[in-house]
Amino acid sequence: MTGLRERQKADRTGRILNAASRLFRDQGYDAVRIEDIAAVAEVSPGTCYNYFSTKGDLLLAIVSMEVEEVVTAGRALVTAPPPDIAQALGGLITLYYDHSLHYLSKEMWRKAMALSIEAPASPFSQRYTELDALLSAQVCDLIGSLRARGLTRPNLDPATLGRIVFSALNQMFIEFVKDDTMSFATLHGQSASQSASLADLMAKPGLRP
Amino acid sequence: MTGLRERQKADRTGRILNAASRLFRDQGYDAVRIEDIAAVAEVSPGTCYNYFSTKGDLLLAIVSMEVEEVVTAGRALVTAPPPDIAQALGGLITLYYDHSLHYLSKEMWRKAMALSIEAPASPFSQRYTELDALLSAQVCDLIGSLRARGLTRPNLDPATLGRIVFSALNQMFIEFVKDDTMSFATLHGQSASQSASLADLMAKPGLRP
DNA sequence: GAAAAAGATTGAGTTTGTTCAGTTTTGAAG
DNA sequence: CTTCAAAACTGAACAAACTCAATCTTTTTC
Repeated sequence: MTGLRERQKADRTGRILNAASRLFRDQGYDAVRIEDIAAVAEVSPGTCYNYFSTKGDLLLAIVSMEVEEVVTAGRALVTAPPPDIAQALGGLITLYYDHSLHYLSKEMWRKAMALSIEAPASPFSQRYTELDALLSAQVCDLIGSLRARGLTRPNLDPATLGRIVFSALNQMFIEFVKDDTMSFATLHGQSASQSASLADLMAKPGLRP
Repeated sequence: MTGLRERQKADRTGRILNAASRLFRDQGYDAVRIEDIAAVAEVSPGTCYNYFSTKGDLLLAIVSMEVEEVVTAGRALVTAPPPDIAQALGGLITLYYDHSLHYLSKEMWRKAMALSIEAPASPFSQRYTELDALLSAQVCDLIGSLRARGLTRPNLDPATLGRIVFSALNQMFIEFVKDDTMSFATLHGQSASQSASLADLMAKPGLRP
């Protein structure tokens, strides 16, 4: 069964993740020192580095857990999409956005996105990139599903269009987290406008005047 | 006229930028210490901070100069676009991509993009974001120009579509710089595929079977 | 032209992420 | 139960970005 060593390992990992998660949210990523996390987790600074390669990788581990939840939530919507293209896209995008700031601050997102670009080879950076790919694939699936139901032009390529839609929603989210004064409402509004334009282009000719 | 103080200031700024630019490219951003840059620029480390708020901001100043050139080069193409949508988009995107790695390494791009997300308030980060907006506006202008010539559906919104196209090409470029093994050819291929799809959707109905 | 004010430069000092040699803990073997 | 090897923890030491009080240089004033 699970030996003591394994259990301690899991326990310590959990303590470090919890401590970091709370401290990052409360005090901000930069204000939190590894020493602080170690103290709350009742562990030495060195031990943090046995579990996470860098401070940034620890943040990416936390963010990745959140994104995993979003991926799970998205699956339900993709398997049973609304019959309108704009609604289907809008629904999925809204789901993504709404989940995003439930546990993570804008600052944490900024750092996480920055790290995934800056240090793409670190373990949890790779995980984060994988999850991004899953989200993108979900959008592709949704468009594929809509096409299969005859709701779109028959000759569009779901894989390519899905990536384009994902790029657009991702870029918008980046702009959202970059600007601390930008509201959720603004994000939704801009996104809805883009979704509408794309939905219009993808729509089966003849269904619209 | 220009006093001594002003001339010295300009001279020092130039020396620091040149030193940093060469060192970053030759040894990589992380391997270069502020002390090294200061030594080459014949200045003290503290002085570097009188001109640039952080090491990252210094990098963003260098990258911004490059992006400015790209914006300038793009203007010519937008004012006289090819008569085919896919060609017009492809041409502009190719121009952007080809310029990008002329003076800057992938590592420098990774760092610069990361910094523009992570520290959006720093002086040259704002400049970089402005330049990004200019590039995006250029794509909008191109689509507007194509629409004005009757090459697209008359009812599409150039501003929205332009942003979508820019998001897509930007996202692709991010993936390109994140992966050191990815070739220029792959980047071009993927981009061409997306351009073709979008051009197809934007095309005037009836011009294609 | 001298003196004072304003502006820049300097480099030693501080801070904090990260490393690693030494120690402790765990699990297996006799 | 004792012994041993492997794994994990520890915290003092290191490195490098950044700060700031003291110093020097340029400009202005009289």
